[in-house]
Amino acid sequence: MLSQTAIYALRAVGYIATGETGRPVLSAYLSEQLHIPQNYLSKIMYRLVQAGYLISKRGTNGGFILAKKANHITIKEIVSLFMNIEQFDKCFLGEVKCDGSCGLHNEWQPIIGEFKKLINKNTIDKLF
Amino acid sequence: MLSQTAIYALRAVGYIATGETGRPVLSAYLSEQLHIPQNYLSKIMYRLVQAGYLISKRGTNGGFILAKKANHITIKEIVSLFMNIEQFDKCFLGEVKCDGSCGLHNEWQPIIGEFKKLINKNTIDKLF
DNA sequence: TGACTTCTTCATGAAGAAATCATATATTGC
DNA sequence: GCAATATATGATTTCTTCATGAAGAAGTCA
Repeated sequence: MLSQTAIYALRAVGYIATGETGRPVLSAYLSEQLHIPQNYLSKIMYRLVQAGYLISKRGTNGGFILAKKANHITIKEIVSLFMNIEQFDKCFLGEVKCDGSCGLHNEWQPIIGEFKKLINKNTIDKLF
Repeated sequence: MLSQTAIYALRAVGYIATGETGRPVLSAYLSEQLHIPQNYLSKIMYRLVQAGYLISKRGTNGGFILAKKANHITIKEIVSLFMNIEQFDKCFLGEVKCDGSCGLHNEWQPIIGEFKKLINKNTIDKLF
């Protein structure tokens, strides 16, 4: 349902949101704690900074901190940076526009609906 | 949630299950009707034959027919031929074994549970 | 200033899924 | 037997996602 990259991003942001250390979090530390390849994570972090969700501080005692309150950032916002979330509107057999004619429409819609609700209403402080 | 290949397979098998023509269904016909690349579909059909879900007849008036009754073939069976369905057991952030410690465990489990139920209980005659 | 730390960014590579091309093989109807 | 019809299958290409490596830019601290 979520791409590996989106999952990595959520883990990283979610971890920072726990505020465990009380200081900027190192990319290298996240990489080790969350089992994410370091160079790959680096790139993900950078995109999160560009999008305004994180602030980076370079140099000694640097690292990443949240740019907003954790309970003001939804999971959906983070996911949409790394995935095309329109794909969540497809019906069971991949039809973009399904008028209810497919046989499993009524079974599938509640499921995907709950999923969309989950990522839309939950904020990143709920992840861990 | 489902790979493109799994979706193609379901469409093909689902269409044959409707029994609209009453005769063996041509690969080329399926390709056109269901918008699936012909050569690619060919390979998918062959795997379905190998796995015992379809019977192929070559030559004039040939095509593909179901090897079993449509209501004896579950969606899950078809999907598992083309995807590793163990991935459906992962928790929201991709953890294979989640003991309930992740923050969204209780929200995610019902959703994935309903999905697994859907593909497990529905047979291919329900697809269209 | 200078050493050190940390993020930033480009360039590249690997793997798998999806799709295409070309050809071989089997069956039917005449 | 022959031509037409269909499936069977290997080789190859393309695309996307995931991942790696390394150099460069920027900030911190003594």
